[in-house]
Amino acid sequence: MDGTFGKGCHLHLIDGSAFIFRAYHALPPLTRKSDGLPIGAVAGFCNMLQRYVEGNTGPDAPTHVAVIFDHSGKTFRNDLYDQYKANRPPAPEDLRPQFPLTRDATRAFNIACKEVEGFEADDIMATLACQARDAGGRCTIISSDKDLMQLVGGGVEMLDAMKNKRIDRDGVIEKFGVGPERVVDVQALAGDSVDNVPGAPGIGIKTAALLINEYGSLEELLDRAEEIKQPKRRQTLIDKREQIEMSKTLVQLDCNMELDFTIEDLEVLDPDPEVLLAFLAEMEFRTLTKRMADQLGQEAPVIPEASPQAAEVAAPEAVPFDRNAYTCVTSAEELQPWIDQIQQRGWVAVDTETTGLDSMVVDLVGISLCVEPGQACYIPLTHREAAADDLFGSDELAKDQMPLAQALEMLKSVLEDPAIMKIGQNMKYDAKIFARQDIAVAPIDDTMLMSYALNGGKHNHGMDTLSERYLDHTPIPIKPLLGTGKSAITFDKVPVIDAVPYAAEDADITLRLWQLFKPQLHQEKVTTVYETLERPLVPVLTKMEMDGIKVDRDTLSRMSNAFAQKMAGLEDEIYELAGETFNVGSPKQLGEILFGKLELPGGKKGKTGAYATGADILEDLATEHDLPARVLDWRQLSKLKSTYTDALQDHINADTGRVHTSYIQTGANTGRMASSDPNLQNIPVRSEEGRRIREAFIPEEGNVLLSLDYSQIELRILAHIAGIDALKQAFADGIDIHAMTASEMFGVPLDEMTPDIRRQAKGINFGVIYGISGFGLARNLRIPRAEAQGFIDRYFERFPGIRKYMDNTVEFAKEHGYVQTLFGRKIHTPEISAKGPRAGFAKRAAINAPIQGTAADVIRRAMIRMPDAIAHLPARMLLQVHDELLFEVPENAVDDTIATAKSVMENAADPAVHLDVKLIVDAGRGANWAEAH
DNA sequence: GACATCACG
DNA sequence: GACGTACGTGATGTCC
Repeated sequence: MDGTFGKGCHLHLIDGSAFIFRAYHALPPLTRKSDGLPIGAVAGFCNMLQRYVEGNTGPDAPTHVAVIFDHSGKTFRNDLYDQYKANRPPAPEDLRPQFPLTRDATRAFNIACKEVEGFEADDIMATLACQARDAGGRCTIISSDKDLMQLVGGGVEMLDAMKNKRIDRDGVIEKFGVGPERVVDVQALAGDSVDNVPGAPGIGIKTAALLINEYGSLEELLDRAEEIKQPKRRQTLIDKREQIEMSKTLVQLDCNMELDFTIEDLEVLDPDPEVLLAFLAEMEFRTLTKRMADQLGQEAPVIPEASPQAAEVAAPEAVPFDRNAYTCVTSAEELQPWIDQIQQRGWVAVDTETTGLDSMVVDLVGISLCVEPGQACYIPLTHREAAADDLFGSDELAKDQMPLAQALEMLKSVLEDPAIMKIGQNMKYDAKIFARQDIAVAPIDDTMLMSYALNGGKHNHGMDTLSERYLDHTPIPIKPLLGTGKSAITFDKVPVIDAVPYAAEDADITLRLWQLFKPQLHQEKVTTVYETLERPLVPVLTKMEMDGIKVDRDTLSRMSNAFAQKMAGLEDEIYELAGETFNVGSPKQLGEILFGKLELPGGKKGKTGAYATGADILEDLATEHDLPARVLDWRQLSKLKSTYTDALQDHINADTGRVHTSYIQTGANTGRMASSDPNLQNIPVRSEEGRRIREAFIPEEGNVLLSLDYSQIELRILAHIAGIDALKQAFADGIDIHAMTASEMFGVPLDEMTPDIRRQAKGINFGVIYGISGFGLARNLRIPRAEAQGFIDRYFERFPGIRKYMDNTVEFAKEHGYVQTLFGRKIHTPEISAKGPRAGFAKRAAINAPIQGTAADVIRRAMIRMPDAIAHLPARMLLQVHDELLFEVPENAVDDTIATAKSVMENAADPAVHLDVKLIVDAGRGANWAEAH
C-alpha cells in the first residue's frame, strides 16, 4: 500500500465512549490488587479491543482504524443550547480515573486514539467517515449509537459489536422510517430525552417519520405546517419552530471539522508486544496478559502478587495542606469561576458555617466549597463587624461580603443540580440549613456515613478523627476561634480573616476523605450498605427532623409542678428518716447516710471510693429501712422532671411549636441510630408515672398519632440467623415466645404456665440476645448465680443452635476483626482478642451486633421506602424509636396509612434477604403518644 | 470533664 | 482459677 486512503481501503472507527460504558457496566467493580485503583472498565475495554483485533480477518478487515473518544468538558452544542445533555448524571466516581487509562490501553494496542476539545466523538467520526467516503473507500463505524445513523450510506456502514450486526441503509430505514439523509430531520422532531434535545413536544419517531416522508424534508414541513390537519400537531409545529430548528442543529453532526491528522495517519499497525504486555501487566490483568502473550508468541511478564498492605500504604494525600492557599470569595464575579469549575467536574465538597449547633434555629454565616484537594474557598455571608469594645457586639454586617441572597441564588443551581454530587461531612446538618433557605440539596455523598459503613466499630466518624487518622492532618480547632464558657462567641463574630482557613479547610478535608473512601467502599464490599442503608436515609431523616413533633407545653408544665410538689414532700420524709438534711441528688452524700450513719448492710464502694447507691442496691435495702424506697421515688420524679417535663419545654421550637430531635445516623456501632437534642428515643414508658409524659406528645388538630412497632424483631432475627427450628415454628404458630421457651426449658405445659416461670424465660431470651452470662442473668433475675448458670446450661441443651451461633460468631470476629448483619453491614470488633474483662465485653458485643444490627437495617429499609409508599397519603413519619415508627395523619387517612406502613415494615427485608420468620408489626392510634403506643 | 444514675429499645 | 460482666444509646446532676 502506498499510504494514501482510497478505493479498496477500509476505515474502522470505534466509538470509544460506548466501549467504556459498556465495559464498565458489564463487569463488577474490579480494583487493581496492589493499590486498589478501580480498573474494571479498563479490563473490559481491553478485552473488547482484544476481541476486536482478533476478529479482524477476512474481507471486512480494516486497513485503517481509530478509537474516537469524547473530550471531557463542554462542546460547541452547549453554546447552542445550555441544556444539552444537562440531565446526564455525572460519570460514576470509580469510572472517572479509568478514562485516561482507556486512552493508554488504546495506544498500547497501537491503535490511533483521537479526541478533540469542544467536539463530541460523533463529530470526529462524521468528519472521518465523510473523508473516507469521498476518497472512494469504505468506512465502518463500530457503535450502536443511533445518532451516528445519519452517516450511513455511500460506503459507510455501522456495526453493532455486541450483536455483531451490520447496519446499512435498510437498517437505518428500519430504525427511523427514513433514509440516513433524513435521520436528522426525524431526530429534530422527535427530540431525545437522554441527550435533552427538546424536539417537538408530543411527536415521537413514528410520527416524525410519517411527517418527513409526507413533506420530504423538515424545512418543507415547517414551511407548510399550516396544512397539517391535526390541530394540536399543527400548533406545535408552528409554535415550536425555533426549538425544532435548534434541535436539528444539535443532532446534526459536523462533517467538516478541522482535524490535525489525516486518515492516512490511522493506518492499521501491529501492536508492539513489549509495550502492550507491559501495559497489561501494569494493570495486573493476569488472564489477559497471558492470553495476549500466547497470541503474540511472547513470554508473559511476571505480575507480582500484591502485598496485603500495599493498598493501605498508597499515599492518600498527594497535595499538602496549605491554609494560605484558600480563597475568600466576596463577590459574584469571584464566585462564578468556582461554579463553572463545579459544573465542569460534576462534584463539590460543601460545608456551612452557622451561629450554633441547632440546625432548626441557627443562621447561616458562610459557605465553603472545595473542588479538588487544596483548592477550596470560603464565602463569608453574614459575619458581623467586630465589636467596638468587648461589651457590645455590633449588629452591623462586616464589609466585603457578597449579599446572602445573591450567593444562595448562584449556588442553588449547583446545589440542586441532579448532575452535580454534593459532598459533605454530616450532610444532613448542611442540608437542613440549606432547606431553610429553600434550597433542596441533592444528590449528596457523606464522608461521615462512608466512614461508618467502612469502619463502624473502629472509631467515631467525626471530621477531626477522620482527618487525623486517614489524612494525617490535624484540622484547625474551633475552640480558639469561638472561646469557651461565658465569653464564647458565635461564628458570625469570628473575623473573616480567621474564618477563611478554618472553614475552607473543612471542605478541603471532606473532599480528600471522599476521594479516599469512595474506592474503599468497593474494596471492603460495603457499597451496598452505603448506597442502600446509609445514603438514602439522609433525606428521610432530614424531613423527619424538620417536621418535628408537636409537644404541649402546658401539659409538661403542669406535670413539672406536680412533680416538684411530690419531691418536696419526699424530701421532708427523707430528711426526717435520715435525721438531717442533705442533697438527696448526691449519691455520695446519700451513701454516707445509708451506709455510714445508718449502718445499713451491703455498702460497697466503687472504684472512686464512693458507696454505690444504684436502683438495684436501694431496692434491696428497701426491706431494711424506709429511706431507700423514698429516695427511689424521689429519684424517679427528679429524673422525670429534669430530663423530661422541664428540659423538653426548652426544646419546643419557637417558630414551629414542635420539638425537632436530631438523629445521629452513626450513633451506634450496630447500625442503630441515636437521637439527641432532645433524645426522643428514651421518653418514659415503663412506669405508669413516666408514661404520662407521652400524653404531651400530640398531633395537630384533626390528626391522630400512629405507632407501628415490630413485634419481637430481635428474637425473630435470632431464630433466623441461628436457624432454631423450634423458635421459628413458635413464631409461625403465633405462640407466646417466652412461654414457649419456659415450656421447653422447664417442662411446663403451655396451659399450666405461671407468670413467674414465664418471666424467667423472658429474662433468658433477652440474655441470649445480649450474649448471655451466668452472672448477668443472675443479677437480672435476682437469683443465685449457680441457678442462673443452670438455666443457661439447660437452654443451650434444648437449643444447641444458639450456642453454635454464639461460638461461630465469636470465631468469625476473631478471624476477620468484624461481624456482619444479614444485609452486609460490618461491625468491627477490635477488642475481640483483648485480654482480661474486655474480652468478655467484646464477645458479648460481637454476639449481639448481628442481631441488633440486622433489626436496625430492617427498619432503616422500611424508613427509606416509606416516603414513596405514603406519598399518596397525607401522612407524615415523625419519629423512629429502634423498632417503632411514629406517624401523624389526618383521621380520615388513618386506616390507609396503617395498612400501607405496616406492609412496608413487614416486608422491609425483602428482596435483599428472605427471612425464615415473618416480621409482624403491631399498630396503635391515639390522641397522644401514650394512647398510640 | 469524669462519674453515677436512669430513661428507652 | 480469677478477672468482672448482660447489648445498644443520651441527658442530667454532683463533685473535683
